[in-house]
Amino acid sequence: MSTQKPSIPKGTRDFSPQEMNRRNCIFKTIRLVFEQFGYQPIETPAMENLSTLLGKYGEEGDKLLFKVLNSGDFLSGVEESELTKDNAAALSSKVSEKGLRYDLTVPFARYVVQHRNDITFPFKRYQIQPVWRADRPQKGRYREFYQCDADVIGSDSLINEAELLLIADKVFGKLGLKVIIKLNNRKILSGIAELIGHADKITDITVAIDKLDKIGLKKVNEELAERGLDVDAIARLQPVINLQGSNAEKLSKLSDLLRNTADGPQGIAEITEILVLAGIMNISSPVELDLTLARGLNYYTGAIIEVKAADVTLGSICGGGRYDNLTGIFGLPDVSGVGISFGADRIYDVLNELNLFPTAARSTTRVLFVNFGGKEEKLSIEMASKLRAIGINTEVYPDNIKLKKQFSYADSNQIPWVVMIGEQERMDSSCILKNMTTGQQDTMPMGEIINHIV
RNA sequence: GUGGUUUUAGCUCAGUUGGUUAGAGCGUCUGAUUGUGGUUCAGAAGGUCGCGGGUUCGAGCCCCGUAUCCCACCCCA
Repeated sequence: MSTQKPSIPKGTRDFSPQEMNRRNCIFKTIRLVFEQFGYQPIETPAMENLSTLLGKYGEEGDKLLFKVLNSGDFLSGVEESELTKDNAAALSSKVSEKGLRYDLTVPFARYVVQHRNDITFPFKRYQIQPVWRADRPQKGRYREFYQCDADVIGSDSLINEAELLLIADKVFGKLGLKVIIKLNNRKILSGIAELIGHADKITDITVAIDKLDKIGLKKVNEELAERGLDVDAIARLQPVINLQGSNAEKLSKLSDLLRNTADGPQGIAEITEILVLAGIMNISSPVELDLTLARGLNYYTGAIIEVKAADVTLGSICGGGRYDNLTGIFGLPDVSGVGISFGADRIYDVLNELNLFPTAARSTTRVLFVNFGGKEEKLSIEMASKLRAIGINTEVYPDNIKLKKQFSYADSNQIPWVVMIGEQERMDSSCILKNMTTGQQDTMPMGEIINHIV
């Protein structure tokens, strides 16, 4: 029998107990904050029908979908003449009708429409599940990763936007991570595109402007030209790209520039209102108006939100925005939603890089009972149950083997207390409690243990 | 999808112009200590050098292919 080298697919990862403890700490923090604001949990299947997913993320997104091959004879109904290289795209729709979810927002929209009669609007839901993208992995980019989404659907109020900013602020506050919250609005971007006479090129414009930090003004302008903008339009874009100052200053200048555009003034009014509400909510992270922010342009229609770690460059760790009519494509028009998504894996990477993980990175066991076998083992099991009953995580070593091995186990799992009940101790109803940090050990009545380890 | 890069013990990595039997640290295991871990000391186990082919008297090292890791682009959490 030939042995096989064990491996996992590209871009996926195993998580060790230590990593899981840390990851759970992130999930727990996010879940707690979501619940604090009244969001309710749902889950959706890892697989959706491809028809649900295709066409929702643009052409690029479709390519990044993991498709699931039909079970059984997946080639039935496929003509031999269709099995050609350049027919791959058309062929894939015939041999695959399911795909792994690409994000949590589209499945949520599908969920809302499908269960509309059971939902009370506005519906505030949260969802913490993995998503899959057939992307090429690199720093901070995985093919399987967790998103933690909170969305409100069925409410136009800007309070929701502000509340989501507060949620982000609270989550990162609890994690001890300094962040910058960036805010933009699709309507302002539309206004800008209209202003320079290229309303049709809003995507090209924003994609190019988005790189300002990275490649600089000169290259951005070159890219704009490559994307088909004339010299005049690029010239008229400069005042917008170069916009400086505080949020209020930027908004004031923008409001002047975009005065005569269709969407601009509305976008400015929305951002202004969100900032006012955010102010009332005492958000402690800086909230910056950033016109270069162009996330998820495919479906955002109002606010666009992004959160970046202040001390590390690692893409965005949280993003979101307002999407009008996302459910329209599934047959429920005129329902507006706004949501935010935390990238748990990137948050992990950032916390790890900054050494911000708290002490929780160890076994949660507080007490280990040494196993001496026989009557002593039985007694240890009983005592362990009593400790667990009062909320102390307790293990009994499963095998009666040499003490060296059992103490090593406690040591490498960083279990702080070890209890020994051997023959001697059993005889006089005592036990030995050892503090693994100091090395000190004392003989005491069994009932005394609790007083020492709490 | 495009470009670059990595791969040698469980882990992190050395390995000279191509030359006998491929090394270190950490970890693991055994013993010093048959009822005591973390420190110390003595010892041991552990390798198809990613995989497949080629050049050569001879390949961990050179050539070709392939997988994989990581990095950048595109795009994104």
